[in-house]
Amino acid sequence: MARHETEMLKGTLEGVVLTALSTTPTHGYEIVAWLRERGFEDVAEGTVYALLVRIEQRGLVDVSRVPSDKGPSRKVYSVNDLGQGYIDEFWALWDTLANRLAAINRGRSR
Amino acid sequence: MARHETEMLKGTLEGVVLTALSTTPTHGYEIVAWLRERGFEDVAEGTVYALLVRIEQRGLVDVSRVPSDKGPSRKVYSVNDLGQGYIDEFWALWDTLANRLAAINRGRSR
DNA sequence: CTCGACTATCTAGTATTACTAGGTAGTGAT
DNA sequence: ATCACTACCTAGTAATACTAGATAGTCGAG
Repeated sequence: MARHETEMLKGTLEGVVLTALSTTPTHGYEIVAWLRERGFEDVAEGTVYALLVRIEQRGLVDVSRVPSDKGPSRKVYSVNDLGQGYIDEFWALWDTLANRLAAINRGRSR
Repeated sequence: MARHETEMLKGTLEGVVLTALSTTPTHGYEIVAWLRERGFEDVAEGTVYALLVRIEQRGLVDVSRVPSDKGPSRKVYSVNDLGQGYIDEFWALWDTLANRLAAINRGRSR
């Protein structure tokens, strides 16, 4: 991935993944597929798994093991109340940042 | 600053500062003030100076020393062709990311 | 039966960027 | 002389995404 894109992604991927999980609790492998469908084609698998460990350790999600008939057992994540609070905060922050950037973009010389 | 905000800022601050410099070449101290006026109240001075060193080393800006009548001499940065290319790329990337996020935000359960 | 493809998770080490928490210096007013 | 403001710079830390793998289960092709 382009270096810029990778840096720009920092701090947003967590909010995006939590938002996905809040709609439909699911597991890492599925999340990677979900991300790829939404334009995040180059997000590394390792990044997602590390992120899931992080949000679990922070207590933003609940976890359960679910057997799969196609491979190793799945670790299904669902967002709890703390996680939902984080999601709301995330989108408020994103909104603020996006508005600031939009204002600067409008003002730039082209 | 909130940890989230700090992470979300990564990768965008460079584009924002370069965009500012492309409109009006200026020096670090002024850029900090310019950022504060546009909502980036908590960006640390040290962050901006480090960023300026970085973009200079990458050859995105040209630099000249200008004496000040109020303090030490100023280091004035202006964006060159390479830097302008970076800016265009930056805003294209930002646009893509913002659109992806907007789509996800529209779809989330509230 | 073995090999590859797909499903599924995890880890160690690296790069980048913003932060904290200072230091250094010039100018002018009290 | 000390303080405020202007102006620049640095060393060390934290957070997050990356590369580049390892590990394992299931199933179909050969």
